Amino acid sequence: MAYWLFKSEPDVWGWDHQVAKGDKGEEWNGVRNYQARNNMRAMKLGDQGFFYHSRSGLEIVGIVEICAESHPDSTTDDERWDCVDVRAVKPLKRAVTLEQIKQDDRLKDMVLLKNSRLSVQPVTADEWKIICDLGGI
DNA sequence: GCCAACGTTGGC
DNA sequence: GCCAACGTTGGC
Repeated sequence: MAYWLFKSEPDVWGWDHQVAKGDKGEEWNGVRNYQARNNMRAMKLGDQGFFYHSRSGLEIVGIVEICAESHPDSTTDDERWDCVDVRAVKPLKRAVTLEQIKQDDRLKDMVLLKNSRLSVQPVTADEWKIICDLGGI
């Protein structure tokens, strides 16, 4: 079981949108970056991910689960771009802010800090546990 | 809204 | 295959 982090601008696709899709989930489409795509191709059913609000919010707000493995992105005919489906699992009791993450020495190697522009990122098991703790889960 | 950092494109 | 120019992302 692997862990991931999905970034989205809440104005475009936020946690509330994700929750509204229920257990069927929704395609995480529109990714046009090879690294992010490769991460999605590596995802397995049941892998979990954090849902992060970028640009405004700047915090991890919830947990999602992969409910369909990599398949072509329905928003383009370009065969290069694949995506997975994700569904909301539960919100964090307390959102974990970027500020908190930056101040926690145990999280200093997170991809979120090292490569802030990558929109779909791997998260280590240790990082996952620490953030769940901070989030009151 | 600004702009630094990064990824992609395309001319050579 | 290099690298300048350009476009996009995302923190501030």
